[in-house]
Amino acid sequence: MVSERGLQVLRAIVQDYVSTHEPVGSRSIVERHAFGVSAATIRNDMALLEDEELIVAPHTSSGRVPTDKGYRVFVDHLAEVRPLSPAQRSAISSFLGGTGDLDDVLARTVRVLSQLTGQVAVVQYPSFANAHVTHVELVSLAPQRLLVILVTDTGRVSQRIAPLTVPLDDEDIPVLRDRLAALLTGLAVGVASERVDALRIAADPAAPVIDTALVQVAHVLSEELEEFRQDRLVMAGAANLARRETDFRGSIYPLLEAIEEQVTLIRLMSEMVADSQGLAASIGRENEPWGLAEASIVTSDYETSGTMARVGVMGPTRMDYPSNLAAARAVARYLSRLLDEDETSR
Amino acid sequence: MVSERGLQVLRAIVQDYVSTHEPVGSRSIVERHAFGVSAATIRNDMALLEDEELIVAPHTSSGRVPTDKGYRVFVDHLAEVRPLSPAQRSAISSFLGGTGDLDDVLARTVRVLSQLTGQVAVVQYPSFANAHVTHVELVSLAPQRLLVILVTDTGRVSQRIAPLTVPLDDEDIPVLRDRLAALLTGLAVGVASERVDALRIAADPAAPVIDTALVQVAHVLSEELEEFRQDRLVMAGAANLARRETDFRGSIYPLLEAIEEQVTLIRLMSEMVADSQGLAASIGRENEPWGLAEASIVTSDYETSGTMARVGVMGPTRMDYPSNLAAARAVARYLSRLLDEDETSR
DNA sequence: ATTGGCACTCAGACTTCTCGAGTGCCAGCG
DNA sequence: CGCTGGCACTCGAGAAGTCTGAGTGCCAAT
Repeated sequence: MVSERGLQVLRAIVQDYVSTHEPVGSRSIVERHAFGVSAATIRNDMALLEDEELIVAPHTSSGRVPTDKGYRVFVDHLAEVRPLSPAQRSAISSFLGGTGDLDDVLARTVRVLSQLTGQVAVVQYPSFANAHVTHVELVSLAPQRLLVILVTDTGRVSQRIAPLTVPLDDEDIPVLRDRLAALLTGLAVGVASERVDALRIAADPAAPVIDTALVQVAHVLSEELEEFRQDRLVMAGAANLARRETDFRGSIYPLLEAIEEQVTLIRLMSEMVADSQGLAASIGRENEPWGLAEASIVTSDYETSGTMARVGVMGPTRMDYPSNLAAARAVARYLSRLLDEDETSR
Repeated sequence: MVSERGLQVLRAIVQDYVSTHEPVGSRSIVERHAFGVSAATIRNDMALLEDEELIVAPHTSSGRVPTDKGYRVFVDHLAEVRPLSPAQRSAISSFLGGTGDLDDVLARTVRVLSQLTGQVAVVQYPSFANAHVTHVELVSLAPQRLLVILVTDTGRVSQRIAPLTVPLDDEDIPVLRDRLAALLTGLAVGVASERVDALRIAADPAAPVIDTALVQVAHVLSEELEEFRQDRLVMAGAANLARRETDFRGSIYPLLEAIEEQVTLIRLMSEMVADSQGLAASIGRENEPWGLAEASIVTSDYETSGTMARVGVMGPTRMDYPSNLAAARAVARYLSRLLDEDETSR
C-alpha cells in the first residue's frame, strides 16, 4: 500500500515532470521539495508507486514518469485547483466584457480560454433541446422560395430557405405564418419537432395550395428543429498543438482530425463525468475509444437558463492539470454569470 | 542560358522530387526519363540550371532540389494541367450534387477539394459587396429587443439582435419595417451602408420613439452590412498538415495559425494574380510577407452571379502542382455551374 | 523506518569509420 | 560543338564503438 508520503512523492513527480518534461529521479525530488528524508527513502516510496502502476521508468535506470493512472490519482486526490492570478482574471473580464449574441460570446470565451492555457480550447453550446419556440416568421423571397425563421427563448435564431413546388401569393404568407405560429409558439423544440412531423404525415395530397406549402415548410422546419437538438461546439487554438508537438509521442494528426470532425469531441465531452464542483478530466488512455489516447481533456460546467454545458481544454497527457482546471473553472463561472445577466435583461 | 532540354530536365527534377521526396541525381533522371543522352550531359544541364538558381544541391554531393524559382518556372511554363480521372469527376459531382443554401454548398465544396488533393482546401465566399438588398424584416422578440433580418439577392440571409433603449409596441414594427424597406430595398449593400450611416448622423435627439428606434436599428444594420462587405472563407483538411508534417522543414505552427486567423489567408488569396484560365499559384518565399514561406497555395477562380471568387489548396512547397491545379479547376468549374443553375431557378 | 554506501545499468552523446551516391572536370569522339 | 565515359573527389548518412553519469536496487548499519 502506498503511504501518505508516497502520495506526496507522486504529486512531486507529476509536478516536476510536467514542468521539466524529463523523467524525475529521487535525487532531484529531495532537492526541489522539502521532504526531510533522504533520496534512498524516496526511492523506496517510488518502488511502491511503481508496484501500483502509478509511475513507470522509461528505462531501467532513469527517473520515473507518471502513468495515466498516476495522473488520474493526482487529479482526483492531489491537485489543488488554485484561483487564477488577478492578471488572468482581468484578462477574462476584459475579453468577455461587452455584449453580443450567444455566438459572439462563446467565440470570445473559447479564444480567451485558449489564450490563458496555451492549449486547444473547446466550448459546448448550451443544449437547445428544451428551448421554447417564441417566433416563427416567413419571408417571401420569390413566389416559390420562402425564408423560414425560427426564434427560441434562448436567443438563438436560425433561418433556412424552403423551396416550394407551388407558387404562393402575398396574402397566403400571413395565413401560413399564423397557422405555424399557433401550432408551435411556446412549445419546447422537442415537442415542436413532433408536431411538425405529424403535420407532414397528415398531409392531404389533394389539399389546396396553402396546405401543400405548409407541408413543405414543415419539412424545412423539421430539419431546422433537428439542428436545435444537436450539440455544437466551438474551438480555438488548434495551432497550439503544433507548438507542443514534442509533447505528443505520436503524430498530432488524430487530434487535428478530432477537432475537424467535432462529433468525436462532442461525444467525448458529453460522456465525461463531473465532480461536485463541475470539474471533469479525461486522461490519456481513457480517451482511447475516440482515438485520442495521447491527449487529455479537462472541462468545467457552466450553466445558463437552467441547462448545463461545458468549457474545456484539450492538450497533451502531461499537461498542467491544476492550471488548466483553474482556467476552465474561472472561465465557466464568468460565462455563467455573463449569460445570466443577459438572460435577465432580456 | 538554359536550353530546351534543360527545361525538360527541370521538369523531370520537379516531378521526381515531388514524388520521391529525395534529391534527384543525374543518374536517376536518365533511368526514369527517356532523354536519350547520358548522365554526364544531364549533369551539364543541371549545372546551368543551378547557375540560374532554378535548382540547388543541399550538399556538395547530392542530387538537386528545385528552388522556389524553379517551381515557379515549372508552374508557369512546364506544368500540364491534365483533366481529372473519371473517378475523381464523379466524386465531385456526387459530393456536390443535391441542393442546399450557399453555406451548405461551399462547405461540401471545401471538403471534396480537401479529399481530392489531400491538402488543406480553402474556398472564398463570393463577395457580397455588390449584392442587392431584397428584404428587410423586423421581428419583435421583446418590447426592447428587435430581431433584424437582412436578405440579399445572392441568397445570403443574416440576422442580428438590436437592443433598444425605448419600448416599441406592435403597431410600430410594421411602420419601422416599411420605412427601412423603402429606404434600402433594391440597393447594393455598399450604397445601403451609406444610407444607413447617413440616417444615424441625421438623428434627431428629440424625435419620437419610433425615430429613436430607427436610429438604433440603423446602427445594427450598419454592422450587418459591414459584414457583407468583408470577405469570408471556409476551410477543411487542416489535419492533413500533420500527416505531411515532414514535408515542412520547420514547424507547421505558422500554417495552423494562418488557418485560424483567416484574415491572413483572405488577403493572400485576394492578392494572387490569376492567369487567363483563372488559375494562380503562390509559391514558397512568395508567401513570406504572410509568414508562410514554406507553403504554396494554388487557386482557381469560380464565378457566380457575375462576381469572382476563388477555391484553392494550401500545402507544402513541394506539392504536386499539376494535380492540385487540376483539382481546383475542376471543382471551381463545377461550382460555377452549380451556383448558376441555382441562380436561374431562383 | 531510515540512511549512506556501493555495484550495476543503460540511454544519450560523442567519436570514428566506412560506404556510396553524386558531383565536377577533362580528354576523346562523332 | 555537343556528347560521352572515365576518374578523382566530396561529404552526408549510417554503423559501430566508447564514454559518462544520472539513476537504480539492495544491503548492512543506525
